[in-house]
Amino acid sequence: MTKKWTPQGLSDDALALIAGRFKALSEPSRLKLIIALERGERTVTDLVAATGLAQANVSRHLQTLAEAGILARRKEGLTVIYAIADPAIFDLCDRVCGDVQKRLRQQARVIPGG
Amino acid sequence: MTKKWTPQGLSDDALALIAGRFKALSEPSRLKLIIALERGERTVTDLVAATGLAQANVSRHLQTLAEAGILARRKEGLTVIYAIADPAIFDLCDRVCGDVQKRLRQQARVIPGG
DNA sequence: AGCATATATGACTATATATGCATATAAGAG
DNA sequence: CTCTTATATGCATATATAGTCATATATGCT
Repeated sequence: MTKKWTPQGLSDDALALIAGRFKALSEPSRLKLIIALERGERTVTDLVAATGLAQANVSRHLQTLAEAGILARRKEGLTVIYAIADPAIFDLCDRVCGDVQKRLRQQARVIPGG
Repeated sequence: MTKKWTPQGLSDDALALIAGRFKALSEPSRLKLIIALERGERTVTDLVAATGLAQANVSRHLQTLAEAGILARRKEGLTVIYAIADPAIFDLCDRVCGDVQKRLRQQARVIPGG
């Protein structure tokens, strides 16, 4: 055991994992992909069309999200089908979305002529 | 109006804001700072001691978190006091923390000799 | 085998950002 | 004004990562 604990009981490794999870959600392109998967599983080609991103780029982002445990990957013949691995991710996004809207309203109050 | 909408109704600007929020939480050092603030407001010096990070580094991370709306900043004489602006951030972290633990258990099953 | 389609990957560029060091700014004490 | 303390910031560097282009890999078809 080489674990080092913070005063609050989270090891550096655990913190890195949590941070990594957040990092996977920290790119607009990846959020687009997640949103495109909200109504069900999709092939890579579907996702390229849905997001307007380049195929290579989509492939990499999907890999990132799958490695983070956010997406599941299934191969069917020629195509690869991705799906949300844990729908709880949408609770996260909704929550952050609510916070962001709150913030936008505050800014609208500060800069009313926007 | 220059807004462009994704199929699901989130503008690129909105996506960027949500991604930015996640990005603020995507660094272990910043998570450490947030955790150190869980029991109440702290000065920068407190946070340097609590985290073991360099003072300049702490100062920058606090600025990042404050700009993201996660922390609040208050000046009192010589010292600057930071505090959690929205405690809902802990729900987020707890949720992700739970997901990570789930994942760790899965990995432990796959690599039992770890 | 040869050809077409779907996805992934290597190489590269551009950009972002975490960190450290030194120093600037701000505020109080003497 | 000088000195000290607390915090922020300019500069340099190292690393990470998003994006593009070309190509590799995998599968299916004829």
